[in-house]
Amino acid sequence: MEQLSATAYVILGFVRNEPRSGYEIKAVVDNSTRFFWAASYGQIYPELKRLAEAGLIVGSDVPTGGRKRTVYEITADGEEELRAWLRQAPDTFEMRDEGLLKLFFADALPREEALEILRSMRAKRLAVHEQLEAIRQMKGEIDDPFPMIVLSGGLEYMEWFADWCERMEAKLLDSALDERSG
Amino acid sequence: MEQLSATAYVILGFVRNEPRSGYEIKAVVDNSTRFFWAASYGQIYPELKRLAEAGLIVGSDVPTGGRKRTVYEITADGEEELRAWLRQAPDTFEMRDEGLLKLFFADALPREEALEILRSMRAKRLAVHEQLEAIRQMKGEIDDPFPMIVLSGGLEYMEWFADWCERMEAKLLDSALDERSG
DNA sequence: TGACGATATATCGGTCCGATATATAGTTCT
DNA sequence: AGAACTATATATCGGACCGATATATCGTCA
Repeated sequence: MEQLSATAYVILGFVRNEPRSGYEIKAVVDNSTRFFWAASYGQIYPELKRLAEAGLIVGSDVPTGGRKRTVYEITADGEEELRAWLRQAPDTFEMRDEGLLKLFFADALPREEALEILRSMRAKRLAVHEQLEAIRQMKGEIDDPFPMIVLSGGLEYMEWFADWCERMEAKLLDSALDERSG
Repeated sequence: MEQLSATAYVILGFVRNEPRSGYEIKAVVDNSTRFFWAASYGQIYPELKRLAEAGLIVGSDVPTGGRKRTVYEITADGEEELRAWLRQAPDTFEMRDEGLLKLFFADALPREEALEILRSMRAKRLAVHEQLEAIRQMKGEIDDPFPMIVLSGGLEYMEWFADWCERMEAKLLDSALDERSG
């Protein structure tokens, strides 16, 4: 069996403790791992078929009235595959931050407009912080501590980033004053 | 003119002050914005042609001996397009972190192996920190302060993240002890 | 009854990455 | 001098991934 895609492991992880449909997997991803690992329908549905064919999950038809519905459960092979992946040192670690990119090129703008980039970035981080806080409120007490650890990491990350934006804005204001008076 | 791709603005930003070839653009991206915005040859070369056709950059053939070489410069239209983009509030802000994903599902592993994920993540952050530090050493004093601000943000981010990994490892160790003694 | 939103699956266009192919130029080792 | 290797330079392909859209059924609420 060749290498599975990253999305495959997201699916394995989310069907491990309870059977879920593709739609439910997408929903739970959007409410938990989305901030550091997203997944779209365009990946999920084909991947479910591949995983079922490989015997790592099994699907059962559970229609709701006249609406088709297939929920998937993990198999013993799937559990083993998931654990083997978890044991390998994590590799992918990427960011894609348009704000930092604009800040990088901000010398092309008048200084006051460059500061505006930092203010936008800070506002965005605070908005994400609120979203994460809302998710934290929703979650009750669970025995698995890891999702909550990751979530609180996201919250702390947004706090750090918002604070950094604030400090950099102040720093640029200071250096602008220095130039005029010095 | 329809919307330009994000890569288009990376190119505009990097040919703004000095003419560069596609190869040079790739190299300078890899040594500066790669950590929050990457670009590959598969994007750069087609995008250079589109931008030249749209009149936002101009290419000139500057062969090195018998080796073909085209360097591009920004036009007045290109400068205007770049500034207009810089003035819009940044949108894209994504992460893709396999370590956090594995940590999220780490309940599927024995506790000791789960801690190993945090140790790997911390080691990776420290390694990136060293890379960024090396880049900082290379850069001399320049009058444009923004690339250095972004770079120092990256350094601080790696420090925060490595520290967080360390704290979470300690926290998990503590709670494991509590369970055994409590 | 009709409008609306949630559930459920499928697919398409486009962006982007990583790898590879080709060719030339310069450097280093023997 | 020749071989091997690395750097410069451009082009392209497969695959992963996202966002949007299409289709259809269900429940709810006015």
